[in-house]
Amino acid sequence: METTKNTRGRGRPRRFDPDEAVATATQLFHARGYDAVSVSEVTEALGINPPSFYSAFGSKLGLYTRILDRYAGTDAIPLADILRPDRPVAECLAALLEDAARRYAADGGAAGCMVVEGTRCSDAEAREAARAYNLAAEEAIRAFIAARHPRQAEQVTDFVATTMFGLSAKARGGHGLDQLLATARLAASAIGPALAE
Amino acid sequence: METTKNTRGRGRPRRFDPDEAVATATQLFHARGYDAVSVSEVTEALGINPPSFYSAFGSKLGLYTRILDRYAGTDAIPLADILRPDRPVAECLAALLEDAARRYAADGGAAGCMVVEGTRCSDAEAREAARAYNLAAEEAIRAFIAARHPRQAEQVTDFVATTMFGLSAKARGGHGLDQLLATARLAASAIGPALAE
DNA sequence: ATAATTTTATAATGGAAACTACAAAAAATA
DNA sequence: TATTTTTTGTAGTTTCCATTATAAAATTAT
Repeated sequence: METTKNTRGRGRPRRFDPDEAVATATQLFHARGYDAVSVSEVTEALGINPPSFYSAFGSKLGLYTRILDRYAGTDAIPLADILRPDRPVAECLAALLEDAARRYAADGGAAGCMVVEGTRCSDAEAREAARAYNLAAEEAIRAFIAARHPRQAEQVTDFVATTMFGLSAKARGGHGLDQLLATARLAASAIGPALAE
Repeated sequence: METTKNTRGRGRPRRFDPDEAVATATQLFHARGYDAVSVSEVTEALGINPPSFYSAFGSKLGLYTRILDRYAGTDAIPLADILRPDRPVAECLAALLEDAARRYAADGGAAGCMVVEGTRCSDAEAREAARAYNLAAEEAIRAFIAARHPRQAEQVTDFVATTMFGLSAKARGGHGLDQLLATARLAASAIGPALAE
C-alpha cells in the first residue's frame, strides 16, 4: 500500500506518509485552486510543521507537481478506455464529454477538472505544469480523431477541448450533474455532422 | 468628455482623471485578472500614490466594481443588438457566439471576457461582483430564448453560456481568432436542431 | 490676506505569504 | 554505548500585500 517506503534508512522516521499527504492536499487544491491554498493551510491539514513539508516536497510547486502526477493516474479521464479505435469517433467523443460532465460535477466541494483549472492560475510555473498535462490530453484526442478524420482533427479537437473547459468552469460555478450532462450531450450532437463533412 | 468633473468644489484639484484611471486599470485587470494585479501596480501605472487611489476608489474592490460597470457599457457583448426578436433564435445565438469569439481573441494581451474571468477569481467579493454581471447576461439570453422556445430555454442557455466560458478560457490559453471562430460556429451548429425538437 | 477644504506626497502599519536556521529527538549503524 | 543520519518542533526571516496617519500643498470662499 505504501509506495514511498524509504527502504528504511537510518535517521528519525517520518511521522506522516508523503503519499497520503499528497492525496489529502489534492482535495484542498482541487476544491480551491493553487493560488488560494496556502502552505500553512496544507501543513495544518496534514498536522505537520513547515520544515517537514519543505523537506518532503521542496516547495509549494513541488507538492503541486506531485499532486498533478497522482491526479493524472487516478482522477483524470481515462482517455485510453474511452477513445476506442473499434467504435465510431463521434460516439467516443460523446462518451468523453459525458464522462467529463460526470467527473466535473461537484463531489464534496471539488468541482471541475483540477488540471483544467490549474492552467488558469496566477503562478506562472504552476500554470505551465498544469498546461503540460492538459496539452498531452489534447494531443491524445487530436491523434485519435486524426486517425480516421485527419481533415477535421484540429477543429473538432478545439471544439471538444473548449467544451471541456466550459464544463469545468460551469461545474465550479454551481452547475449540477444534470445541467452538465445536458450541455455535454448537446455539444456532442454537433460532432457527428462535423466529422461527416 | 469628463463625466466625473466634480462641479469643481474648493480644495486642491486632482492631478488625474478617475475615469481615465478606470480605463487604464481595466487593461491591467483584463490582461492579468483581479488576483494577480496589485494596488501598487495600479498606482504605478496611473502615476499616483496610494492615498490618491484610496481617496478616489475606496479599495481595490471599489476600483474593480467601477471597472466592471464601465466594461459592461463599452467592451461587453451588445446583447440587445444581437438578440433580435425579428430573426430566428438560432441565428441570433450563432451571431452571439461569433461575436464572443471575435471579442475574446487576444487584443494586446487582454484575451477572454473580463466578466467571465472575474467569476473565477479567489477574492470572494470580487467574484460575486463579476458573477452578478454574468448572471444578468445569462438571464437576458434565457429570456430571449424562452420567448419563442420556452421548453428548450434552460438547456440551450446553459449550452451557450458554457461555450462562452470555454471560448474565454481558450482565448486566454492562446487560441487565436480563427480557432475561436471555428469552435463558435461548430457549437452554433448544435443549436438549430436542439430548438427544433 | 485669511480661513476652509480637498488632494497631495512621504512614510508607515499590520498581516499573511513562502520559506528557513537551529537545535533537540528518534532511529540505524558501528 | 557512541556516532551518524534524518526528521522534528520552535521560532524566526524576508517580502509583498492592502491600507492609512500625518502634514504640506493647492485651490475656493470669506
